[in-house]
Amino acid sequence: MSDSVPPSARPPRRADAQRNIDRILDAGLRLYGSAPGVSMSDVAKEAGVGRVTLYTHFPSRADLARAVVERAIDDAVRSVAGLDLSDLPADEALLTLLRTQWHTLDRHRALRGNVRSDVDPDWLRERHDPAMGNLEALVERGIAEGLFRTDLPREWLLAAMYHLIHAAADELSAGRLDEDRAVDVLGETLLSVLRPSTP
Amino acid sequence: MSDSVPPSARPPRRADAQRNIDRILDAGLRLYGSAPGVSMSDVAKEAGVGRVTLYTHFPSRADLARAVVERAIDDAVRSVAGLDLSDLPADEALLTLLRTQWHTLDRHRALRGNVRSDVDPDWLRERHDPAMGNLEALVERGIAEGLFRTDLPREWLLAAMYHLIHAAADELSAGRLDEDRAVDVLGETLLSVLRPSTP
DNA sequence: CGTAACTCGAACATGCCTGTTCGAGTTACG
DNA sequence: CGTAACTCGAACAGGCATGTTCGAGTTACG
Repeated sequence: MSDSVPPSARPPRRADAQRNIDRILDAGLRLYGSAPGVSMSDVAKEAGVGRVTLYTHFPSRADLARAVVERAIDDAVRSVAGLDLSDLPADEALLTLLRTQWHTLDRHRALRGNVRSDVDPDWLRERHDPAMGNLEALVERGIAEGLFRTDLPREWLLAAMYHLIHAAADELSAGRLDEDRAVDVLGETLLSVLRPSTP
Repeated sequence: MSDSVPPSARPPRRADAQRNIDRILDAGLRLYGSAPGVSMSDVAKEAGVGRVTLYTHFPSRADLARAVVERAIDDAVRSVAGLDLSDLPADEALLTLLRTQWHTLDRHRALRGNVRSDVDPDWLRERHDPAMGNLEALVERGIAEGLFRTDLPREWLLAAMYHLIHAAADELSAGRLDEDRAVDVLGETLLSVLRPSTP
């Protein structure tokens, strides 16, 4: 059977073009994922590519932002694909997820904030980041298993977790916490928030 | 005794000028304290003042930013002056402080971030915000009283608290939490983080 | 190897932001 | 009431970001 191609089937891209696109998206993810106020020139420079080339592939700032978001989500899907957390109880699963994914979670959270002014909020909401979805599902499960508290709104628990993850990333990049310690400290803190107060 | 005036004693300001300065600082505090990327035009408009008038009183963006920070700190000093928390144990004192001051704490935290690119980091560090100092002192005291945990770095506990306060403010402004509920939820969460984990 | 795809510096138009100047009008205050 | 202080719109200059065009050079690929 033939691949069903979208209406306007374009000729395949040349290898060097594809390579540059990848570099641009990498650079965009790095910059958008860590600092606000990123300019097209910044991205081009970081990607080692001419500004004109950037505009060739991404006609506008908004196009680039959208592509970076989708790239981030693809990465997350690929990165989490290997994990199977369903065997572990929710609290242990959370720690496991955290150990490999907390940087990603933080980067995506920052990304979300930094592209806010460039993309349609509805579009952004539709693309629910699977990395974050995992975390949400885990909290849901933890509540169902009776391991996590029920006296606070679950939306709040989620929000608190995201902000604590961001806090850890901040402290790490400020040098007040080191890589190894950070995960443990963060994990311990998150569980303190999630666990029921008095049994 | 006569007031010791700084070297260049300038004639007193006229009442309308002072009124405009106040309006500008109010507006600046509101805007800088809640959103990044604030322009001089934004502040002027928010203050109900001409852009030229703004520049008359604050020759540069940096001058305005510094003035806003000092204004914020003055407000905090005045606002906390009434509170005497030394009678209460640290955890109750924290809840009391929170109840009246968490908005201020959040606004100042945001302010700090939003003026980062406009003022000298050293200058900013020197002006240690008393509102935040109070929180730090309280944590210190809670640890000394044995009410708060010692298994995590106190710098981390502080950072976590600030981010949780910000989380609550976010959720509030997003309409996912209402004013009354927010304080309780936040207080409960903060104490969950601070209290020693069950042995 | 030849052609189409691609890269990219230079230069331009546009727009927003920061500061500044001018000048005419308004307002506080002695 | 008169003068100095103050306000503020208009209009300017410089800077930086977004997009766009041109044209010459390089590179992939059949």
